[in-house]
Amino acid sequence: MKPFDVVESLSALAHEHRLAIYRLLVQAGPGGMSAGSIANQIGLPASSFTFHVQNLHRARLITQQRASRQIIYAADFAVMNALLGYLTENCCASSGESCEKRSEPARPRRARRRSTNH
Amino acid sequence: MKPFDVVESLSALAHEHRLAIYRLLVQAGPGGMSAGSIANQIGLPASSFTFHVQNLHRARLITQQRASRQIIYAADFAVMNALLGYLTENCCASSGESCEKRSEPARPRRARRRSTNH
DNA sequence: TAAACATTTCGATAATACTCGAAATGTAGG
DNA sequence: CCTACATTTCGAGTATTATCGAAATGTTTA
Repeated sequence: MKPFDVVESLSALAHEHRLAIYRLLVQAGPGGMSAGSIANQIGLPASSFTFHVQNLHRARLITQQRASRQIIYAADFAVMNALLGYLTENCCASSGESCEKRSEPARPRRARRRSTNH
Repeated sequence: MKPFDVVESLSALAHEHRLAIYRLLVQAGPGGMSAGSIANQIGLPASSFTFHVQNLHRARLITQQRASRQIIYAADFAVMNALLGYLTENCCASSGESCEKRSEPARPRRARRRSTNH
C-alpha cells in the first residue's frame, strides 16, 4: 500500500473546492455522502467534481464505496492524523514555544456552526 | 494585514522544495538562515530558490529580514499554529474518534534525527 | 567609486493543474 | 432489454506553476 506522502496530502487539501469537499465529508461523518449530493452542495459540474474528488482519494484522505447506483465518499481520518502529526513535529521541533499552547485535539462535538475561514 | 488563508498556507507547504525550506528553517530556529545557505543546502539555483521562498513568505509562514548583504529567513510559527488549529477542528469536528488519541503538541526538543518522510 | 558579493527580477520555456461539455460505463427497475 | 439514472472518462481549451540563466538591484569594503 502506498505510504503516506506529506506533499500529496497537503496538495490535495490545498484547493478551494477540495477543501470544501473534505470539510463537507468531515461534517457528514462516517456515513459519508454520495458523489451527486456533494457536487450539488459545492456547486460543481459532475466532471469537475470527479476530477477533485479523485485527487482527495488518491491522497487517501477519503474513502470510496459503491452503494447501488451511487458512490459514497467518506472522510478517512488516518491520513489527516498522520498529516497533523507530521506538521506538529515540524512546527515544534526546534523552539517549542509557539506550538505547545495549542488546545488539545478536541472532544467529540457534533454541531459546529460554519467557521468563516474555509 | 492580510488574514490567514488556509488554502494559501497549505499550497505553500505542498511542494517538495518549499517543505524542505520550511523544515530547514524550523530546525534553524529563531535565528533563521541566509538565503544563500538555504538555497545551497537544498541544492537549488538562486532564482528558483527565490521563487519558492517568496511563496512561503507571501503565505506568511516565514519572515524576511535584511542583515547587511544577506537576507535572513526564519520560520514564523503563528501561521503554522493557525493551520494546525484549523485542520484539527476540521478533522475532529464530527466523529471525534480518530483524532483525540493524537499525542499532545510536543515538549521542547532540540536535536531531531532526520525523519524519513519529507 | 569600483569591484566583489548576495539576492532578486526578468523573460522565455516546459510542465502541470483546472474546467467542463459530450460520450461512455455501470446499475436498477419496469 | 430498454430506459432512466449516477457517475466517470475523454478530449480540448485555458490558466497557473515551476525552472533557471542572464541581467538588474542593493550592500559592503578597499
